[in-house]
Amino acid sequence: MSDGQPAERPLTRIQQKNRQTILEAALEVFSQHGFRGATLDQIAEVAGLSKPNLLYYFPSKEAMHVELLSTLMDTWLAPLRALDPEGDPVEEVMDYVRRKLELSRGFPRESRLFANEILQGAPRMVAALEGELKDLVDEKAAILRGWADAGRIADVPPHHLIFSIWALTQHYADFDVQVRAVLGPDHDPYAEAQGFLDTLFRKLLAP
Amino acid sequence: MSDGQPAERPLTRIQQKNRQTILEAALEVFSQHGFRGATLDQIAEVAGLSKPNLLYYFPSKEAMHVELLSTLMDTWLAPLRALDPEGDPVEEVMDYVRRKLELSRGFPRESRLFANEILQGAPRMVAALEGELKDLVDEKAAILRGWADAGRIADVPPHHLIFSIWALTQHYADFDVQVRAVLGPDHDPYAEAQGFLDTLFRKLLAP
DNA sequence: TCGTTTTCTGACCATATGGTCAGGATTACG
DNA sequence: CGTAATCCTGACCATATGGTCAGAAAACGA
Repeated sequence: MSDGQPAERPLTRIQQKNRQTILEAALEVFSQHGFRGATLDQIAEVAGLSKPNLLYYFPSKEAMHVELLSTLMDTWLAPLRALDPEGDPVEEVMDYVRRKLELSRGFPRESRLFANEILQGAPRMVAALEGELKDLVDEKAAILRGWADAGRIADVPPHHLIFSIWALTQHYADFDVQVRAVLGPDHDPYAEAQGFLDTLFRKLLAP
Repeated sequence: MSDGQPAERPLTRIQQKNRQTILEAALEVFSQHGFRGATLDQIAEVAGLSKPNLLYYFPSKEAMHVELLSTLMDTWLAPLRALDPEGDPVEEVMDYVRRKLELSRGFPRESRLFANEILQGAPRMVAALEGELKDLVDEKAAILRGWADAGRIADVPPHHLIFSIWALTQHYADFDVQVRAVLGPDHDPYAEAQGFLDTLFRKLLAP
């Protein structure tokens, strides 16, 4: 993601800090209200900076959103990238599930930001989805396919296996309110989810 | 959902038709842009009516949204309501999965409207979630628990089993863009999902 | 047909919102 | 220090948006 243009002068300490503060506030607000639902005033409020000051650091509201999404993409795909063709098939998948669930637990706002964007048809992301994402998934799906053909995991359609991992792990972050409303207090959704998903995927993958 | 107030005079033919047109347009727009992202002008445009005319039939933008959500709730819960304690355990659950997936396929906009609302913390729905929804889920979870205790299905936490059904079926509607982007053309996501989810849940539930 | 009720609209309003700008305050640094 | 660069702000602007209203146009009923 290095952009061209001449002489990118390095960020000053203040720039570094304020850009960070702003992105953090933007994440908070965007993930809660969506892009259109978020206002610069809200973000400024959360960041503790004035609105014109936000626009001193970012050319527009959209620029903040884009920056968040592109940074996010990497974090989000890292666990899948880590799927090792040399490792033990079932354990590799289980590791992926576990890491993905940890992301949901640790970064629910990021998960919701992403979900929001996809829900709205991903206007600012279709390209990335059809490019970077599809390539990575295809690559890993081929590995899964290989394992299935070798009888090392059950013969399930690899793309949908991956979708199921996304769906099940992200559900706990994206639908948090619903999950908690239904479970009531005195529950740790993520702890319970970990055990459940472990069972689910081991049963599914058992050859 | 009968509200009190005196003398509710029956809707005229025109009212019937126009309210329907408006709700249909509102669904289209809300499900695509979320509540705040949707504008009355857009809805009016889609409905083919003037903005003031929308407000002749509904007191406010919010009223349209509320009406959609409360109507939706019933449709959405119907399949779970149909889970029959007297039926064959595995087949009952599989029927639920199938019906839920059909809802996603047939009513993706409704699914996204709902998802949008939950994502934003369900400001207009927490009550329903903690009441109606929780009660229904608790009731059905008890049935599942009974089946598990009787060894008729595997011993999995019933609430999370239900969550997994929601997550997996709704994923195909809510994340449609992503699913299609990753699969590429020449795929019928729902057809493939049906087979995959069938396998997944049969394996999970096998005692 | 004619009066009454229902339906619909153009014009309008108040507020919210993304964004600009001229200039003041701070900081970096020779 | 002094000054140049960086940082920050109050005031302001144009547009978008939810909503109102007086009255015109249809539809209805006798």
